[in-house]
Formats: sequence, C-alpha cells, structure tokens
Amino acid sequence: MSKTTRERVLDAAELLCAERGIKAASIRAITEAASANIAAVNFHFGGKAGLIEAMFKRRLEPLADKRLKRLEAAQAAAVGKPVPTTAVLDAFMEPLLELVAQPDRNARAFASLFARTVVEPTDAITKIFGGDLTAYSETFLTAFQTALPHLDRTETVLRLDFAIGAIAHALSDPTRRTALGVDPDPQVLQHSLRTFLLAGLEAPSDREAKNP
Amino acid sequence: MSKTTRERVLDAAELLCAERGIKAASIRAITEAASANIAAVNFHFGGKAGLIEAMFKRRLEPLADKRLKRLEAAQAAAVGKPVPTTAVLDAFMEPLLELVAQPDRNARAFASLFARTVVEPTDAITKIFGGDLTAYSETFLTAFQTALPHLDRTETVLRLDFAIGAIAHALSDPTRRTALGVDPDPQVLQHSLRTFLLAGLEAPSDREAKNP
DNA sequence: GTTTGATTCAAACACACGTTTGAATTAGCT
DNA sequence: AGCTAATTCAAACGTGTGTTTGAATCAAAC
Repeated sequence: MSKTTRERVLDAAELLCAERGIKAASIRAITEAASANIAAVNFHFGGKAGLIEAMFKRRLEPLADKRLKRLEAAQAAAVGKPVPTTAVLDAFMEPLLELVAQPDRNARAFASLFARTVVEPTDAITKIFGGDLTAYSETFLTAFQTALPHLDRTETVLRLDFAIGAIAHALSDPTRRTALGVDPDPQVLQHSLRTFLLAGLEAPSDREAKNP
Repeated sequence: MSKTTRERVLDAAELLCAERGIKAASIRAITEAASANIAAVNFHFGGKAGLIEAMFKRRLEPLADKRLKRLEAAQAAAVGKPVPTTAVLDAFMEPLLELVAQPDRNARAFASLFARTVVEPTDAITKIFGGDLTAYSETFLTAFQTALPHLDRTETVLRLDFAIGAIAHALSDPTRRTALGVDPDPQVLQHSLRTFLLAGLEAPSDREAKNP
C-alpha cells in the first residue's frame, strides 16, 4: 500500500460518489473504504466539501488542459482556413471519452460522476468553475460558431447544449445499455457518438432547408 | 385553498425536489411549503419513498400513455408504408417537451426533475419502471429500428441513447442557457432539438459512408 | 346529538450525518 | 537520541433526518 492516505481517500470518494451520488456517499463509508480514519477528511481537505472539490479538481484540470491544447492544435493546423467542425468536436469530446476507455476503474467511475454533475451541478463544481461545468465552453462556443457559420448564436448554443447532454449521457452508467443487450467497445461508442453529433451539429438550419 | 393535502404535498415535493434534488428535499421542508404537517407524508404515502414514488407516478403514467398513443397513431396513419423517423421521434419527445411549454410552474419543475432522474436513476423510479426510466423504449426501440433500417441494433440503441441524453439535458434547468445569453421559446427549443436529433438519428452509418 | 372513521397536529424517538476534540503515533530533522 | 511537526486514531458532540406516537380535530352517517 504505497499510496498516501490522501490519495486513497480521493480514490474511494470517486468510486462511492459515482456509485451512490455525492450526497449519499458519506465520509464514513468513504474513509472506511479507504482504510482511513474519519477525521482524515477534515485533516486533509478541511471537510467533505473540500474533499469533493479536490476530487473534481484532480481530474478536471488536466481534462480542461487537454481539451484546450487539442483545440489550439487544431486551430494552428488550419492556418487561414476555417477549423473543420470535426476537429473542434474531437477536441471537445475525445479527452472525455478517453476516461471510459482507460483500464483504470477510478477513471471510469469519474466519467459516470462527471455525467451526473453535468445535469445536476454540485456546489463543489460551481465553486471551481463558477457555476458552469462547461465553463471553457465559451472558448469552444466561439470555435463551434466559426466552424458552423450557417447557424446564429442561439442555434449554436442550443446545439452545443444538446451535444453536451448526449455526451454526458453516453458517459454515464454503462449498465443501462447492457440491460438492452448492447455493450459496445469504447471505440465503437466514441465513433457512433461522433457521427451522431457531427450530423446534428452540421444539420442545415431552417432558412436553408426552405430553399430546396 | 381547494386542493387536498395530498395534492399540496405532491406539488411542493415536485418544486423542492426539482430545486434541491430528491435527497436534499426534506419532508420537513416539503410539508412546510405545502402548509401541512410533517406526519402527513407518512399518513398519505407511508413514508418519503412512497411520496417520491407517487410524485413520479402522477406525471409519468399519463406521459407514457401520450407517447404510446402518438406512436400508435403514427403507425396507423402509415398503413403498409414504413413510419417515418420524424413521426416516431415526435411521438417520443413531444409529450416531454410539452411539459416545459406549459404555464404551470409545477410541470416545468417536473421536467427538470425528470431530466435529473434520467441520468441518475432513483430508487422510486426503479421501483415503478423496473430500473429503466425509458422502459417502454423497448417499444420505441423497435419503432426506431424499422424507421432506420440502415442501422444495426447496436447502432440504433446507441443513437437512441444519445438522443435521450440530449432531450434530458434540454429539459433540465434552463438557467444554464440564460447564463450564456440564450433563452429561447419552448417552440424554438423544440424545433431546434428536433432538427438536431433527426439529423443525428438519420446520419448514414459507416458502411454507406465509405461508398461515396 | 352521538358515534365512528378519517385526518391533522405537536411532540418525541432513533439514527446517520459532518464535525470536533485531544491524546497517541509516526515521520523528519539536527 | 531527542525534539518537533505532521499525521492518525477512538470517542464524543451537535444537528438534521425520516419515522412514530397518541391525543386532538374534523366529516359524515345514523
């Protein structure tokens, strides 16, 4: 057991919060699963709120970095030319979907947890990202908007919002799909999601559709 | 105040659960908001679990009825011919989106609550619908599958799942969009969502795409 | 008007939660 | 080794929770 208490608690918190929800995951259950004392949470994180915040930060900050790096790389690759929608979309979703493809059990647990939080914002999240889990989506929003010039701002915001919902749902508890006899590889899932979102985002808006 | 205690409690539960989440909405807060006694919950519903279950049932059963009625009507209208994807999709999503279009504050609250529950299944829901909030989606799944013959079963399940995620997210807390300066009419929202989903569902699968 | 059953009410119960405490233990440093 | 700070630990504290109780109130029937 080379991991520090702090790390063990964070890991256990990830697993239990993904399984039961943040509110229902008691620090008693978390510390017990981590083979740590209850007071460890207060000592290392200052309280449950601090633990949850640290739990999200540990995963979310590298994730946001990856996304922005990929977006900047795509923008740099398309000098002068407009960045294709696929590139923006990939920068947006792939770092997230990499989580479910990892063998690490905790990474997959966090993916489920993230999915929940997208729909039901937590205090910890609003503290970190000022209320918007997709905060840096302002950056992505403009990227999408330039990639989709046939959509006005409202339409772009709405479609990006739909896409976020679909992505989050795809990340959430995979047992829902296995109940229907469908348990795809992460690659199949990602590919299917990509074509779905791409078609939805690039769909012609009304004004064009009315000129057949 | 012509409403019965039972109804007042159900209404208050809807509002508070949508606002704070089911777990965080205490029966004390609910009964206080309903101008009822705490014990009213136990008397009328047998406990908090019973209250939540009744709260969902009251909305979900008429909703499921509407959906299936619309699907059957669409199937009846297309005698012999295959039912178009738009008809299946409308039967699936419009009864839901009608909730947010209603002036009734409680109906809109339930829409948010429903959205949460899609991602994070509640005990009450698993009790009512046997674990799957989209239980009758087995019916809709076959309807979509016949409407989308170019997709195999896995692909159909995945895309329907994506669509459910997008719909749920669209129903959830609307303040998220207003933060981005976008606050569309329910009709605009519905229309935008429809074209997004339709394009995503009908997008060609890989095999076709590789024959340009 | 009395009786019966349904409903409301204030009060208390048992339990789980997050937090705090202060002593015991460990790790790092000179 | 000896000192210091960091960390762990068992135990208790206060609070909020869902639930239960038993008396009080209401409504309807006879």
